[in-house]
Amino acid sequence: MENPPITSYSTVPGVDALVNELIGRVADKWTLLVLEALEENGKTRFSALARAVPGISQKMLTQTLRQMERDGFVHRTVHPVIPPHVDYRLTPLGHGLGEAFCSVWLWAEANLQTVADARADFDARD
Amino acid sequence: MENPPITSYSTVPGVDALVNELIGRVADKWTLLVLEALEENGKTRFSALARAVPGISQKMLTQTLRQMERDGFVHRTVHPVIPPHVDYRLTPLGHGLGEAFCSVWLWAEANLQTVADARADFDARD
DNA sequence: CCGCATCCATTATGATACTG
DNA sequence: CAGTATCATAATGGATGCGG
Repeated sequence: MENPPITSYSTVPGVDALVNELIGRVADKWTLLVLEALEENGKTRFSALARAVPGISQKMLTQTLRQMERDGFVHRTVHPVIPPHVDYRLTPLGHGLGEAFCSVWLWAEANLQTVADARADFDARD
Repeated sequence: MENPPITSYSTVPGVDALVNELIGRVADKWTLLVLEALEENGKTRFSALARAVPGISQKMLTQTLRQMERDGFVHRTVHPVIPPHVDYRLTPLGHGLGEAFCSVWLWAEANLQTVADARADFDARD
């Protein structure tokens, strides 16, 4: 090894696994796209979210929203009317997560072309 | 709606879908954990990565590394010796992605307990 | 031996239809 | 409208094999 491996930023043992679990939960395609949709649109209905996140299935949207609700990122409000009306909004915790991901979003926009070029290069090599 | 919906930070039409595709690629559990392992350890062997990313299968490690190589995040060096020796290191592009994700990592560490509490709350409610 | 490709069981996801 | 249930399909993990 060339560098002293930093296996943790924390001094508490066993935290690594927990952080990895949380990262694994949060670093999910649909979670991230739903988060962004809620960040952009504020309080949003289920059907509007389905439209705002292109390509997501109803099942994945439901499942993702449930996970995010359980993790405390999203607050779910049911209006007992007919037809049913349910809307979702970010909690402060969820908004904080969105802010943390903001730099990733900016990176993605800034490096779209670079990645495209790298792929073309790789595919051309073999 | 309560806020003016910002559907894009970019002025170029059709870029949204491309950004979403890239986000989808990058917002992957294994990609992120491998990225972090490489960020922490620098140049790392395949077998060392397998150890550094607990729970990953060899197949997923291979697949994730190939994707990251194709996207230009990782450089792969093969030393033609016996036994074989292959190591991986981040490219500047990959390092930039790691920096972008740094805030997510810090957020995860800072909010571990909050999320745990939210989950306990949710599970207790029903 | 190490890196990695391949086969197979298990799990996750998608498409569609249906209910309160 | 907001889900749930059901079934087909794709992704993943585990074990094994193999070339260098």
